[in-house]
Amino acid sequence: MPAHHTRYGVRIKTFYMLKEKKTFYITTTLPYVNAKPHIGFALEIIQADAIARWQRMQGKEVFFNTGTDEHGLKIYRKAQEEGKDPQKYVDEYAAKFDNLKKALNLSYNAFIRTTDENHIKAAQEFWKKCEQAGDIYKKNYKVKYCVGCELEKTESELANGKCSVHPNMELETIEEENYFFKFSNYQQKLLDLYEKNSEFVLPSWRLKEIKNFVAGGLEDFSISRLKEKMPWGIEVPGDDKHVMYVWFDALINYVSTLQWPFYVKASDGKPDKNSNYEKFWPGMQVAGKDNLRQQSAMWQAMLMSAGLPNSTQILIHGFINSGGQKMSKSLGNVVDPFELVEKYGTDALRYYLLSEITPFEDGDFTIEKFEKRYNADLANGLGNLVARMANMLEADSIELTVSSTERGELERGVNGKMKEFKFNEALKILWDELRKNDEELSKKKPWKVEDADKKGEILEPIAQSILSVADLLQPFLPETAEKIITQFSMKQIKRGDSLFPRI
RNA sequence: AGCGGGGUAGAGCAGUUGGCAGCUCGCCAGGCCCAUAACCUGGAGGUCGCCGGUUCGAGUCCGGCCCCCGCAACCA
Repeated sequence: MPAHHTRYGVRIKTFYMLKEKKTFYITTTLPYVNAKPHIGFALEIIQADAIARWQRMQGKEVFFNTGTDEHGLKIYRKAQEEGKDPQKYVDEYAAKFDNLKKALNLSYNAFIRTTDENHIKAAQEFWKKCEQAGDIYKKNYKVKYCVGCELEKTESELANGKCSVHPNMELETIEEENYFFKFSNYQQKLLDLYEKNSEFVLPSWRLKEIKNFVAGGLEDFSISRLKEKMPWGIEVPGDDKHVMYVWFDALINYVSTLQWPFYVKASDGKPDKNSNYEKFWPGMQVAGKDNLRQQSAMWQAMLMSAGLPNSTQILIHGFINSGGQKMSKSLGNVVDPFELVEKYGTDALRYYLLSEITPFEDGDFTIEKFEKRYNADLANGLGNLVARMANMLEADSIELTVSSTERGELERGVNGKMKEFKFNEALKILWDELRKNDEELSKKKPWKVEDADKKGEILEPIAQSILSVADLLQPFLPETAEKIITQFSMKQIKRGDSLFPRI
């Protein structure tokens, strides 16, 4: 390659380094408020929280979004069942989800509800942009209808082509006029997007999956419902007979939470560089495997249509099973995150979900496994080591100089894993370090050493190591990390309450 | 049919670019006694789903087969 090309390459690189964003945006999907918070969502939001906290430690200004998805037929029905006004119903549920913030010690700074006034306006504006792009049109939409249930049925609700509740009745097909989104327009553009960004969707096999799906051809999807049948939605601009189908509206939260499209200065009509949208979009999304299509294909096509930049990356996690089986109410194996936190503590749950669950694959949760892990790693491991160290240091009034900046290799290891979102492996590195400290104590037996100075010489590097671990533990177990940091940063380290009592 | 994931010690799982098969729990033996009946050391236990190929060498790459799970479009 000619020399000037190389030089050009270097300049490009420098340019990008200078331009490297100082901000970082991450969002979860919005849980639908037709049920209580589920441990699967706890996994998603804890993963997102660990990433957000880690990014902050890297010096980034982070915008971390979550919220609730509140429109649609199921919620409308649920509210009716409970004899409540839909708005009142969703208000109650939104509060339940926002309670996760405290229960799971989450650091999100935005909680968007799809019934928020700003979101509604944003969704309507987004619709108009897609319409202007020529991607919205009206078409007949066929729905299967079970007279027995007096309800519309989707394919997945059917068994052998019949309603599973009324298998003896024929389903009726009814037709209504809906608005459709020209998903089919975006097949090639989506494939190009995937081609250009080899890590657009992680893990790689999920990217492969979505590529295959898109390459197989896209059908336009319905994005509205007749208001007279289902009024609980955002009104379609310019047509008061329709409301938006919940999916179309819900996805837009990722930008409406950043004040899109109200980021333009009134004075000169130019984008306000200090607006959240300008500062943070595009960003990263975390979603479950059931959301692969919606997030990495449908939403991306919608963004293209409306003329907004695509998301930067989509992380797809798996599901949590319970004893190898899907969690379901009928099996009675649904796990409630609030109960776990109340009984075992926030960091215990965070630790289990981040260390035991392989980030991209399905994981398993049982109380037995959870307690085993808790005792082995938190009580016997971290908790016991901190206690035995603090005890010795206090007993002999040994003063140490420990600093929280000497992390070196350990930090590089953890950061390497975090760049790949391998939370479990990052934690493994930290626990290997803790184990080394236990080994070291067994080998050097400081409790047998009489001389206080010599004892201090043995204990200081171990205390330093614990402090380093605690430092790096902040994104994962923020409360515990903080306790240890406070305890081990004192000149005279003192015994504290046990961090994780044995079960 | 197709697409995707998985099949590694009793259980649950790791195994980047091919190089003596690892981790946690459990089990057995020993040590220690500072600590949360904790911690440390050693040990038993595996034909890495099956067959074939490439290679000096394959859990790892290639081909074929078997079994389990998920998806299969409007399901938050």
